[in-house]
Formats: sequence, C-alpha cells, structure tokens
Amino acid sequence: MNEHVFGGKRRRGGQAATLTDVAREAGVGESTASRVLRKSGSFSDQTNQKVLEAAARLGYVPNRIAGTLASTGSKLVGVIIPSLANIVFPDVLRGANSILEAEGLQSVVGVTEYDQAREENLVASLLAWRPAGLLIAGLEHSEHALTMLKGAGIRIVELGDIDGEGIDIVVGLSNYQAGRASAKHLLSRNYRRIGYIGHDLSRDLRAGKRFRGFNDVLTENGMSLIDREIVEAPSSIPEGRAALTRLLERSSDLDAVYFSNDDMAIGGYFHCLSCGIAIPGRLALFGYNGLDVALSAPQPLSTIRTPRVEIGETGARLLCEGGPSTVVDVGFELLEGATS
Amino acid sequence: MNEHVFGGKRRRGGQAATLTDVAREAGVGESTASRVLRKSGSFSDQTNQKVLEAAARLGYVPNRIAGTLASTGSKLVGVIIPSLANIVFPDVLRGANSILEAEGLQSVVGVTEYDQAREENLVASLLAWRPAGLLIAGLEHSEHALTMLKGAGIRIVELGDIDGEGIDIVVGLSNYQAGRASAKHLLSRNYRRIGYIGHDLSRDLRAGKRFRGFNDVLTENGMSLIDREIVEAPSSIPEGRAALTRLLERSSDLDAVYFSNDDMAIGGYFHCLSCGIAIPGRLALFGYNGLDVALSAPQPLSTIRTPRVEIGETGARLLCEGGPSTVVDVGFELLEGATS
DNA sequence: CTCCTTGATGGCAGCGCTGCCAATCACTAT
DNA sequence: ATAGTGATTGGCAGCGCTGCCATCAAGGAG
Repeated sequence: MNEHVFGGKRRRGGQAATLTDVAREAGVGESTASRVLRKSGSFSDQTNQKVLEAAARLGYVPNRIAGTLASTGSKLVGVIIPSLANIVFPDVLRGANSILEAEGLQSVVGVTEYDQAREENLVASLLAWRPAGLLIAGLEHSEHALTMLKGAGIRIVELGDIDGEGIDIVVGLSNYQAGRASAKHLLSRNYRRIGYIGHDLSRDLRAGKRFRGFNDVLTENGMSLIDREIVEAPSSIPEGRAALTRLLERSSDLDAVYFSNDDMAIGGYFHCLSCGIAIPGRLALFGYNGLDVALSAPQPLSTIRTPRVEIGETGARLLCEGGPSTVVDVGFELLEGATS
Repeated sequence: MNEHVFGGKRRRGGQAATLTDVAREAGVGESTASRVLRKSGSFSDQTNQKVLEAAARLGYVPNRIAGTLASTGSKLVGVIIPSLANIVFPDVLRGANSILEAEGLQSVVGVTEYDQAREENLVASLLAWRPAGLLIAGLEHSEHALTMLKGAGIRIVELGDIDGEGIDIVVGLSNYQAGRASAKHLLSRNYRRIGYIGHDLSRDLRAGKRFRGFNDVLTENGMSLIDREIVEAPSSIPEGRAALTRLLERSSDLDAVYFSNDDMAIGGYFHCLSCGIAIPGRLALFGYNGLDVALSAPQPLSTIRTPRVEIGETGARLLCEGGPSTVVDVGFELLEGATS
C-alpha cells in the first residue's frame, strides 16, 4: 500500500528495496528470491523470470553488507601500498585488480605514504571489513601491525620485496641483489668514480636495500662512492634533475651516477641533455624500474626492469588459489641501455 | 573455559573475538562495551579501562560489516576510474584518498579500462556495498548505470569533465575549451600545417572533446588538420613515439602536431630528439596534462596543466560536506613551454 | 519527603541477507 | 498401492553490531 504512496518503486520515501520486497513483489519466499538472484541452488524457469522481473521493477540492488554478514567471508580484498605518486604502485595495483575483478573480488585501497604508523592504522581499518585477503607492499611492518596481520586468519600477500621474512605469501624480487647487479654492471664497464642520488631512504626501505647491495659490491672491490646526494622528499623527475645539478657542482669528476630509481634518473638524464653533458661518454647513468619513459628516451636508460604488473597479478592469483605459504621470486632484468 | 583450551586469546579455534566476547571478558553489557569502543555516549573511567583492557587481551578487531548493517550508512566510498596505466587517475585518486582518509572513509576502487559495460558492472557492485558516496570519472555513463546512480540515494561526484550534464556534483574542467585554447595558441604562433596524434577516441571521451574543440577552432579560421594518426591503443610514450614516426613519413611538411595527451607528446618529443628534428623551429609539439616528465624535459613541453590532485581533493571534500548539487570548474592553465 | 534530572548501565529488537532444514510435489520403482 | 527419488520451495535462526528504551543510583529542587 504505502509503496504506491511514494511512487511505487521504493519503500518508505526513497529507501532502497530489499530482498523481502522483491520476494513479496514476485510472490515467492525470501530464500527462493535469494537463490534466484545468486543463481545458486535450484528453481524453475518460471520462478526465475518472476523474481528477475520483480527485481528489475523495484530497481533492486543487493546489499552485500548484509550478505557478507550472513554468509562467511567477504568479497573484499584490502590493498595497502606506500604511494600513488609515481606509476610503480599503480602498476602493481593494476595487475592485482585485473585478477581480483575476474574473481569477483573488490579492492579496498589504502595508501601509507611510506609511514609505518599510517600503515598500522590502515591494517586495522581494512581488517575491520573482514576482507577475504590482504595485499600489502613490503616486508617491514610495525610490531602491532604484524600481530594483527598474523592473527587475522586470512591470506596475507606481501609484495615487491623478498629480502626478509614474510608472513604468509611473498611475491617480489631481491632489491639487494638488484643493487648488487647494478654495481657489477657499472664496474664491468670500467666506471670507477661513482656517485649516488637517492630519495628518503629511511622511508623507502626497498630503495635502501638496493643502495646497500650497490655499496657492498663497491666495498668488495675495494672501492667506495665518491659522493652522494640524498633528497628528503619522495622521488620525482624534478627532484632527480635538481639533485644531479647539485651533485655535479660538488663532484664534477664523477664518471657514473647510480639513482635510487628511474624517476630520479630521468631527471638526471634531462639535466645532462640540457647542459650538453655527453652520455655515456662523460657521465653514465643507471636507474631502477624500467619505466616506459626511461626505455623510450632517445638514449634508453640503463636500468633494471621490474615486473610490477606481474607482481600484482601473481600476488592476487596466489591469494585466490589458497595454496601453501610461499615466496615467489619474480626476478628482474638488467637492461643495458645507452646511458652506461 | 573452552577459550583456554584453544590458547586463551580466541574463541573456538581461531575465530575472531566479538563484541560479546569483549563485554563478557570485561564483565559489562554489550552496549556498554560498544559505547566505550566507539567513544560515544557516557561511561565511567573505570568501565572504560576494563573494556579497553579486555579488548586488547582478546585482540579484538571490530567488525565494520556488522556495524554498518546495524547503523545507517557505511564508511566506504566508491571510486570508479578508467585506468591505472598512466599517472593521471592515480593523481586524482591520491587527491581524493587524502581527504577521505582524513574523514575516516575508505576507498573501494574500480577500474573500467574505458569500457562502459565494465563501468556499469562496477557501479552495481560498488553500490552493493552501500557506500557513503561515489566518485566517478566522466559524465558519460550507460543508461542503466545512470538509473542506478540517480536512484542510489547517495552523493555522486563526477570528476574531470564539465562538458555535459552531471548527476549531482561535478568537479572538473572543460576539455572542449582546453582543445580550443590549444588550437588558438598554435594559431597565434603562426603554425598553419597542423597534424594530430591521438589514441582511441571512441573510448577516451575526454580526449575526444579536446579534439573536437581543437578542430572547431581550426574550422572557424578556415583551416583544417593536414593529417592525423590515431592509434587503437591506450596512450603511452612508445605509442606516441611510433605514431609521430608514421605521421611524419606520410606528411613531412607539418609544422606542428597536437597530441591527445602528454604521454603521446613526450613520445613524439623523444622521436624528434632522436632524429634531430629541431623543436620548435622545424616542428612544434603540444600536449595535455602538464605531467612532471613533460615539464622537466630539456625543453618543457607546451601543454595544458590540469589540476588532477585538486580535482580529487575537491570532489572528495564536496562529497563529505553535503552541500547542494554544483558544478565546480577547476580550470586549466596553458603552459607556453619551449616546444611551440 | 517527593519529583525530576543526570550519568551510567544492560537488554533486546532488528539491520538484510544466507544457510539449514522441513515441506511439498511430480514421478518412478517396487 | 506404497515407498523412494529429486527438484523446488518457504520458514526461520542468526551473522555482530547499533540504537532505543528501561532501569537504577545519586543527587538537587521544590
């Protein structure tokens, strides 16, 4: 009765139709309507049609909140990443999302800005949604976050890094080894006066591991960095450009610079192009990530390609498959570009 | 009793503690425990402490699914964007997320890949979570999606585009006017033999509107495009580079090229650097978006800066504030770079 | 001394749905 | 005719929490 007072399509003034409404409209029981709408169990063609029509007539949108509470386990997956400011984590997210979507799962995204306290809060709020699983970048978490993650009783996938101990599933590559490989490459090309340009290493721990690997190789060969320039900011092309300018003002005799990632390195490359610094003759540049922009430059950047989309995909796939805890090393590829 | 059989911290073999457990452990009623944990209503200091300790002892994580069902309205906000493949939408997402997080809201993200059918599915699945609001890129939606959005009874914010009719709140800029401004700029610099390089216009409708604006200005001035090269793929730097190569093979006498966005334009710029094509003397380039990489290049790209993070922030803020339906034009800025 | 207010608390319905179980029906096997 | 089978259906408890209401003690006002 009242329904028609308000226009016939909705109950009480604009409130959304419920399963009960649909069942009543179709003249069937609640559970029958539920079965039809979820295509589970069995029902006749006639019933199927009646329910579907009723649902369409009422503009019914199922309430997954209620559905999730009533059944077990939600269709949400938490994704916690450090940053959206460059393309690296969007790539990971894209890979993960493509798999999750195909499995009928929805991503709830949190961004930590490389801050462990923020990460801890995000872990708590995402777990409160009782997600089916959680994807989280990196292996280092606060003690409390670790406790929550381990106690959540869901699959936890840690992404991007395998240098350390994981909780459950780990998909990534060795940043330490990537750093080592970069140093070996530069040494094999006979660069000896090497500088480093990096960003906020205390926060971007994976960049720190690369730096350590790089340094270790230098030390093992009786060498050390000539100079370094660390910016207290997230990595970016302008920061990289400014940093190389400063570094070369101090140490003009460097013959190679290792950058914390491709963003910084492309900035450096642009500086060299602007100032007519010959590459790689006068100065070699080496990056990390293998971004499009670095590979398409007039001189492709020497860098390490990381399979970011694949990391997201693999992580999401393992999350869904429910196998045993594992560590997957997706590896990396050193690209001998034209800048070294 | 049984609790201790399984380790004392959790009920029945690993299942998460509930509010009821916490209340029992603290020796208070359910509603009292609920009030303490939400810091709403009144309770004594002593009760406060008892409940908090009990919760910590049990490792209690509130179940927001149940909380949302019991109360009204969730703390989720749906965000629907077309792509994660370049930095544009991550920027918007970043802006939105920063505001939402401060308001205690969580983003549920969906990616359409510029596909309206996919968008429709995403609208349905996100609305099923009964979000507090929905942010969605663009103004063009399928008829069914439109019906769902209008009938959802929540705030809908459409982002990035104001050339068309919105549902509720619209935050963006006029892509059509941006296209016009780009054409006027090139004409004012006396370029006359202009080409266009674009990507998949039937899907990226905002790029299509820019193209239309650009073309309209040419027509109004009795001119038309000399040639165009459209790639059937998402925009990217390598595609832009390849497209300019092809375009110049066909029409070597162009004096300017308008690109569908900065990704494509940077690709073109790299091609010119590689082939020694003088910029802007021999060929002018014009893009769209004002990406970092374009502005930091040796010759800053002539382009239009779009306030992407601000669009996300403003959209999220208006969503939270609950004011009247509005259209916010955030505007754009034409950057006279060094490539025109 | 009674009435009213205030702070603190517990009980319980019910949010909308799913999962279980029982009931019903149309047939088929004995 | 009786029991057995499988497909189809409806009823209802209950997921974990919040919101409302009732309760109770401790004052303060009249």
